[in-house]
Amino acid sequence: MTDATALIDALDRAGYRLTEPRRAMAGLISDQTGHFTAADLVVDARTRRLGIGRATIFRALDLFEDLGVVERLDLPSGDHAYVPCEPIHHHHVICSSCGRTEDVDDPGIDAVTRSVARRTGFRIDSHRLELFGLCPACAGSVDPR
Amino acid sequence: MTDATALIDALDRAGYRLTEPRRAMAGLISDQTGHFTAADLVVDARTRRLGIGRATIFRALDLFEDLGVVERLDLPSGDHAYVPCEPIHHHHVICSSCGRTEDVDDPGIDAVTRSVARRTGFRIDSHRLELFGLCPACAGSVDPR
DNA sequence: CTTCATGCAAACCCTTTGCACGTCG
DNA sequence: CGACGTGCAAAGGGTTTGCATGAAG
Repeated sequence: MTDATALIDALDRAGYRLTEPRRAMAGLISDQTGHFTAADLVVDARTRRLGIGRATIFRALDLFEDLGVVERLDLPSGDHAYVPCEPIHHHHVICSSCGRTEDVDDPGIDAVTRSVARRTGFRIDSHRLELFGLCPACAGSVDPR
Repeated sequence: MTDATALIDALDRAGYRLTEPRRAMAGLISDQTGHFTAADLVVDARTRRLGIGRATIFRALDLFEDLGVVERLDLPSGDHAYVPCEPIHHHHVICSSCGRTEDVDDPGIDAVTRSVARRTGFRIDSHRLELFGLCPACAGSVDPR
């Protein structure tokens, strides 16, 4: 559950047209809890009879991803999922049970990349870190301690 | 360029049959430089007239992945690539230019996951870290300093 | 009005599956 | 010889594209 306004604003600021389908997409995305797939949105759109086609959904997701307000995750299963997020560099903690995600910054990861760079001679330009586990709620119901 | 024997041994140890197609796959994989896709292997197999079908290639990759001697990477492009590697937990440094990869262990990443766990309340079970950049050779030819 | 965005359906991957045949041990 | 593995072709699922129509600025 994020704010649809943030998504719409991002489009606006980047000079894209604020069309009805795009506003609807922003609404759909902001209603998602945790990560979601393109297929989820297709289903939701059709359930709500929004009249949005598959193609538009994929195109809008691409757009939001370019704008950095949505990020694509590669789940261990191989599926592609998306999460709404702030357009700054960060990482995600992903609940394997309910799919909830949380953004985290990375105070220590820079040290890791520097250390790897030193040891391998690579020039590290970017990195991806994804943390999988159970969110407090799911951990509580699974292992009640 | 890794060692085909390591791949074959892994199959053997796990009790899988050492068939001709699987030996050929081991050879194909060990001849790859850097990461490769299933499609790469399909092309190579057909170029060398090995008579190995697509299905077998996907099945063998799955198998090698289960055995931990090959790992699947999700490239920023969204493509799935594979790299041969040691069956222990580690991470990869990936050259964005030539695709060469190197395994690295992660002396500092544990601290990062612990810190994230503490801050978010998540129980972190696993993580994926991928580092992208330029290997020494490619960095040298691009930015000769 | 002109450009940009949409919907639809078809095209296009990549990957998996069903099944009869081959072969490893 | 019996279970396991293979090839083929077809099915499947997710994503992209072409094109005529429609809306945004």
